[in-house]
Amino acid sequence: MAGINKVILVGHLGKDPEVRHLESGSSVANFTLATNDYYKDKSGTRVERTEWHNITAWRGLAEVAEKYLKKGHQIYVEGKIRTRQYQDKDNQTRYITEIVADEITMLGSRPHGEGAQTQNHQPAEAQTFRQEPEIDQLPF
Amino acid sequence: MAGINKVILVGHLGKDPEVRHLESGSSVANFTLATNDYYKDKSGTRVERTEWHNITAWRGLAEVAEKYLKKGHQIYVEGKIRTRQYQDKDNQTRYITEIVADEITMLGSRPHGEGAQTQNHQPAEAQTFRQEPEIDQLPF
Amino acid sequence: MAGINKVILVGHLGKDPEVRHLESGSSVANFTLATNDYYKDKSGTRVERTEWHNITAWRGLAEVAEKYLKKGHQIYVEGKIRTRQYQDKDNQTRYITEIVADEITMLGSRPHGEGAQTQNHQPAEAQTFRQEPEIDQLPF
Amino acid sequence: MAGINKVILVGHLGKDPEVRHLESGSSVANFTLATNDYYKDKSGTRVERTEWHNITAWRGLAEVAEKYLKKGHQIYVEGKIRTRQYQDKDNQTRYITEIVADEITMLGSRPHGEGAQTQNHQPAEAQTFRQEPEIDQLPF
DNA sequence: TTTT
DNA sequence: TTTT
Repeated sequence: MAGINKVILVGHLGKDPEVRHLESGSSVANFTLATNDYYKDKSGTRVERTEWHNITAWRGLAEVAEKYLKKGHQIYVEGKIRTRQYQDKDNQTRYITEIVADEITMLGSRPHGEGAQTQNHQPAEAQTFRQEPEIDQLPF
Repeated sequence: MAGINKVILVGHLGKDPEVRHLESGSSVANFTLATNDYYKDKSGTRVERTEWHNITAWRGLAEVAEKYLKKGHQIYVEGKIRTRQYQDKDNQTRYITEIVADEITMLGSRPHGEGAQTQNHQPAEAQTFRQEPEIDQLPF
Repeated sequence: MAGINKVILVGHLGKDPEVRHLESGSSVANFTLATNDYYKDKSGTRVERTEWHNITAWRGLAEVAEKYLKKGHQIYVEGKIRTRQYQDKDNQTRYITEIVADEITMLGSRPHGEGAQTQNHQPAEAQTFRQEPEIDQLPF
Repeated sequence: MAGINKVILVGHLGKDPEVRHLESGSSVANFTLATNDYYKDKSGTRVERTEWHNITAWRGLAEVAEKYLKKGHQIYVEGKIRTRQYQDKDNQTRYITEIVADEITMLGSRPHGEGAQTQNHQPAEAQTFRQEPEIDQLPF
């Protein structure tokens, strides 16, 4: 029975994306995204908590990430949770949970005054980018 | 700047929830949820992939989980991603990613014929349960 | 600047889908979906509210709807909100809001005992169906 | 059987919120939100489509809307779809579909250079606001 | 470890 | 018009 595995994030990139171009011809981009949460604890003190997410973007989205996304940008990411296992340097099995992006939208707008157009702001042509389904992603 | 950290899952419980009643008076339930995905690989073969999610439910949702949820049940879960670190038995820092549930809805319906009411089916009174915000969860 | 327009519904079909095969070769399916909500009013009385949604599914999803979906089935629908205007019989402009489906997943499972396999239950092969992007739906 | 009725929008306010303070003591804010979509039609021409949503925010969220939201701001809205019927001036039954907000997050950040702090930019303290459940909204 |  |  099929299920649903959907993640929706709005946050800021912790670093510029790292993009690798695989021998297969595919590209893959990795970056971290911070989502900030606020709450009051039992004493009424405002507590801030930052959650860091590992984002993975493939193919067309990887190229978009490489071209447009920079550290500090605020983006919307839609994707799915995927936990991979790998062997660490001591040959122990470890797990890492990543968000595989299906859609990325750049948020905010270009500031208008002096000091605008700095490195941390999105280009005017910012928009929504979706992963085009490829042969190994078709739902049937 | 605040962000969004939202997860939506539809899947089946891999085991009955384990519920602990803390000294503080809070309850917490843990269970795994499988979300199944299907796709065709490059050769056209249908490939199935199961993703396992660690679900954590607190307080009222923990009690609901204890009372109503059983291995095999299909549920809708809405929540947020949280990665915790802990020290393993070799005193190494390890990370675990969990989904903290904000809302759980039981899916499917009680079968009508003979053989109904078996252990893997939801009670007739199945419905949606939401986490009531408590003092340590208020957004301001 | 691009935006996000996303709807996630879990509910029951109010009627069998009506499917039209257009001269262009496209198919389109329409059906209604009920989502039920419960709350307690100020006097503590449990109040039930049903929201009816107009669902539209195009092309491959329309054919899936025609083949698999029946009145009473419980499904997950992901899509976008679209408000259309039309002229009513008095030539006045009217508006109708619909959910254009991008993904449909059949929920629940076939009951096992006697009385199973009745008209209102999903086929065993139930799964997730996604709209394949077509030329008039590409994001760029 | 309970259902899910969830809407997620990212867009810009079409006008300043209109806030009414009801005799009951409740407040309600109304505003429109534009979500922009882009696609290529069959001839490959880039087509832009703007969807306008009617947003309704109650109580604490209405006061937040009144205080912080202005025409042109980019926000994230999470809520539910609700279609109301009313009698128009010719005493005919009409329907209007609205999004009742459960959570609003202000997006973008204060621009840093000259010309910053203009009317269309969010305050530095921008954050996430959630509807606190009240007696007539509790899920049980 | 679920489900089909 | 669904479902419980």
